[in-house]
Amino acid sequence: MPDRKIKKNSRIQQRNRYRILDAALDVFSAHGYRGATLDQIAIAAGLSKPNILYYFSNKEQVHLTLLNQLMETWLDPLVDMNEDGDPMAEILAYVQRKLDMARELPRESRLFANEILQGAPRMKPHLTADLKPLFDQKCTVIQEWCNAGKIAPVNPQHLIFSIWSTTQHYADFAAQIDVLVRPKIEDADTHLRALFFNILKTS
Amino acid sequence: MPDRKIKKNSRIQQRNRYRILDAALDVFSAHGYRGATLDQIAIAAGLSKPNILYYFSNKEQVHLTLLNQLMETWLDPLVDMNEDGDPMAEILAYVQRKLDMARELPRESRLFANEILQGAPRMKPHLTADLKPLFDQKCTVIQEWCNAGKIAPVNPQHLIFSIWSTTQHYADFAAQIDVLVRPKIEDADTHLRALFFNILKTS
DNA sequence: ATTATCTATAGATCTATAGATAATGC
DNA sequence: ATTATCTATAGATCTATAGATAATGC
Repeated sequence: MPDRKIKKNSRIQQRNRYRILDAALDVFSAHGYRGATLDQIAIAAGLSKPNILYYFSNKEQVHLTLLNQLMETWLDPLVDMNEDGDPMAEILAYVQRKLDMARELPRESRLFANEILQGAPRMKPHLTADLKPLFDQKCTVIQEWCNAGKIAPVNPQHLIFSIWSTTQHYADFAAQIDVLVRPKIEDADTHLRALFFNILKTS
Repeated sequence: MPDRKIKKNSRIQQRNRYRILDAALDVFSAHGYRGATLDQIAIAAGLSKPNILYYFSNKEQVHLTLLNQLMETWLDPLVDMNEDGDPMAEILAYVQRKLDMARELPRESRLFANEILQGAPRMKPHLTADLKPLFDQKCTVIQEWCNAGKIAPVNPQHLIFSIWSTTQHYADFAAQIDVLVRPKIEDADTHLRALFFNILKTS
């Protein structure tokens, strides 16, 4: 079953595929895969339900397309952590990029969280093929920074998990934060910078 | 619609209600509310589907019962943070309790995460009524500890969010961690202790 | 007598397809 | 000619109920 049934890449094609994916991101990130319906996606996209299935062979393909697109974006900030840069600056900049991403792409963060939370049934292959090698490589870099005494001794794996969890929390648990903090919360940047600076600084 | 249709509290009643809730915790935490079906719950509980609805008036009541039970358990570790104790010790003990809980009750953590991630449609009243006052109270305590110079200056709200996110991450994102870290990961305790010790220590 | 369980099924919801019709681009 | 869209609906899945039957506790 091909991803799309159509050869031509007309402007309408492109615009409607984009619309559908944007609507689907809204719906899947808010309700999870099974909680989302084609009806909701169709209404959000301003198209009829069968028209969605003209562009994507089935519901799962819409979801998979979103996950595939997301994977690259999701890894970028970690890819950019440069082993030749200043270790402290590199890690803190990575924290900042992740936090910015949670702010700018909260739907993507929740789509990802929904998928992982439910056992990553569709994403596990991607995690193994793409995330795992990158994770291992960057863990090695951090370990070398530790060994060279450029940052304080730290478990690289747990450090990365702490960065992921603290930053993504602001997107994934927004419903809870909204209840607890009114009218608005600021300065997560300052807090997280200090949190990770203090565990990494030498002396 | 009453929570149950039966007056008597027979042993069978108690045992079957317990079984159903345990099975439902498995299913809801793994697939979310809409992703879970009464069929799956019935099979996991070893009962027929209509028999589930003999004990609970509908699917939502099963879910609500789980969330209500969870709320208290979930708040306990924070309740136990004592304003008259040693501030550093109190906060680090709280981190440890949350981490232990993520280890011992991963299904509960994922049930909660699923609910919040999808906008807390059923839990928002609880968050406002129960979590919010407790959160505010403990934030005040932490702020006073800061003001008295007993711990380093820190934003209490962000500190608590960091504790929640880092500890629950090990339960909620277990599917991802399993891919990245083999055969097993240890010492989250040491890492998180250091992470929060370093930002809180004075001088 | 009351409580507990089962089979059968109604009714709602959801995915996906069939097939007709309208719009677009050579 | 090909691409895009719609209405109608088949078929699957899921929640919930009806109504009969079995088990339990005075």
